[in-house]
Amino acid sequence: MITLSEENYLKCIYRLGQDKGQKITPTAIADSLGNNPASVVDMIRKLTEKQLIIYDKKKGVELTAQGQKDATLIVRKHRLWEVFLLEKLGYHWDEIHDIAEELEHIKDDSLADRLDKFLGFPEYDPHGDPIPKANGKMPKRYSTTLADVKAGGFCRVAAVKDTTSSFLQYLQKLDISIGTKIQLIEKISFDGSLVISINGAEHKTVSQKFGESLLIDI
Amino acid sequence: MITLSEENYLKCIYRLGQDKGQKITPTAIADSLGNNPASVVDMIRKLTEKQLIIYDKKKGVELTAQGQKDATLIVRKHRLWEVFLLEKLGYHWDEIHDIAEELEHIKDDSLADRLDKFLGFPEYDPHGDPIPKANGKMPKRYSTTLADVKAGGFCRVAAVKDTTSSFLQYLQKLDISIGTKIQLIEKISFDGSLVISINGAEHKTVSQKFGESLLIDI
DNA sequence: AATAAAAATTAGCCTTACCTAATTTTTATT
DNA sequence: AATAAAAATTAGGTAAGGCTAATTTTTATT
Ligand SMILES: [Mn+2]
Ligand SMILES: [Mn+2]
Ligand SMILES: [Mn+2]
Ligand SMILES: [Mn+2]
Repeated sequence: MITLSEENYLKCIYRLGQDKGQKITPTAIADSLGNNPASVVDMIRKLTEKQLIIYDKKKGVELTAQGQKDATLIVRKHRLWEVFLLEKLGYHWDEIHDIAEELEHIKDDSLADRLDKFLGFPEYDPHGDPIPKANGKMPKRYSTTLADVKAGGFCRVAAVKDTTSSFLQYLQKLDISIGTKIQLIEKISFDGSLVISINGAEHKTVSQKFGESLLIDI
Repeated sequence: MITLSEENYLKCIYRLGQDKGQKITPTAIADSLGNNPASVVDMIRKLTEKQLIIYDKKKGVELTAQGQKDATLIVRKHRLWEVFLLEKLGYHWDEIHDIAEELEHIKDDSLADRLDKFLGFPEYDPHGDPIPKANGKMPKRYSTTLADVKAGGFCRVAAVKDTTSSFLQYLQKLDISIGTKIQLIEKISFDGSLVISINGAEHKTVSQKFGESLLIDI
């Protein structure tokens, strides 16, 4: 049996693994979970014993096939529950993540598949993140950010890279959601600020950090 | 903050309190949860400190007003989730209890009310147990059992007193569910066995234990 | 009232999952 | 290569929530 903490570590390692090429170190995991590196070292030992990860000083932490499978299922459940909370229970964008953080740990062999069917097999969660399929396959994940768009270019908001309440509430205030059309008017070379037009409305300026947190489809 | 274990103890004490007149002792709680009485004594200390229960050697364990409120909310969530699992995800009668046992602990202020609304404010869970209302009120709970019916009498199955898979699967085999009409043909005085007719079908014999596990409406 | 049985409590121990502080190892920088 | 800084690890500790075994208290039975 896999515990709730072990599941959270697996999910964290899985997420860190998305930034390809980056080695997953104990400190990276500690930072990501807000835990102490010493605690991470303890858990690395446990997950290694359970054969869910392999830890090599040179290569860092890597998920085994089983670890990958377990992590993917947790992510699948997390994202499906987010769709449920938003679409069926009427929660807002910025309220669902924390609840899904708990729901993702509910254990039942057929739960994810039943939920998936009930929701109509959604491909993306409300933040635009791809929902792993029952077979482990994953819909395309967007990687271009608003900051990558060249001046004058148009794009469509595909996903958010940051799911904090503060970012999501800011987006709401700016009237931006998944699917919104944005034109990048100008890049300020001084600090990377971006002048944009949201759905053709008047020009607004946002920070570089903002631009890098918004994933888009060109 | 109230922990998962504390919640399970509160719910257990709440349930034991339904059998009115019965004093709630550490051993009763231990038996009900499958824990050791020593562990129960530890938890009684913790819940007393948190002012969720009062323990008096003479009167046994009793919920405080706050304890009662907390326990009722857990029961409300448990039963609402059971309705969701059965009606929306298509689980069977005997599969939902264990999953709801986990779901009942998901913490969010508006979750129970949103789920209640989404499900159409159901009054009873799939086992016929009343779902506490948002205001704490409780629909009528059935207390007469099939074993209390007099020979020749008709009744309607209102709830199950036992939610074990073995009982629920047996009911399924007998084609009995909530709402089924039963006529009690005869009581065998030797061992309390009951001869019944289910929905007017041919006579069948069930045990006294069976009769005492089925709550009915006359 | 004396005794036996049952219930409750205490003492001491275990595991999980965290922590801080100290130490060792690795990586960068001069 | 020497040194400083950063990262990783070890050592030792805590709180929650269990356990068993021993002891004390309460309740029943003679
Ligand atoms: Mn989680
Ligand atoms: Mn999401
Ligand atoms: Mn529970
Ligand atoms: Mn039920």
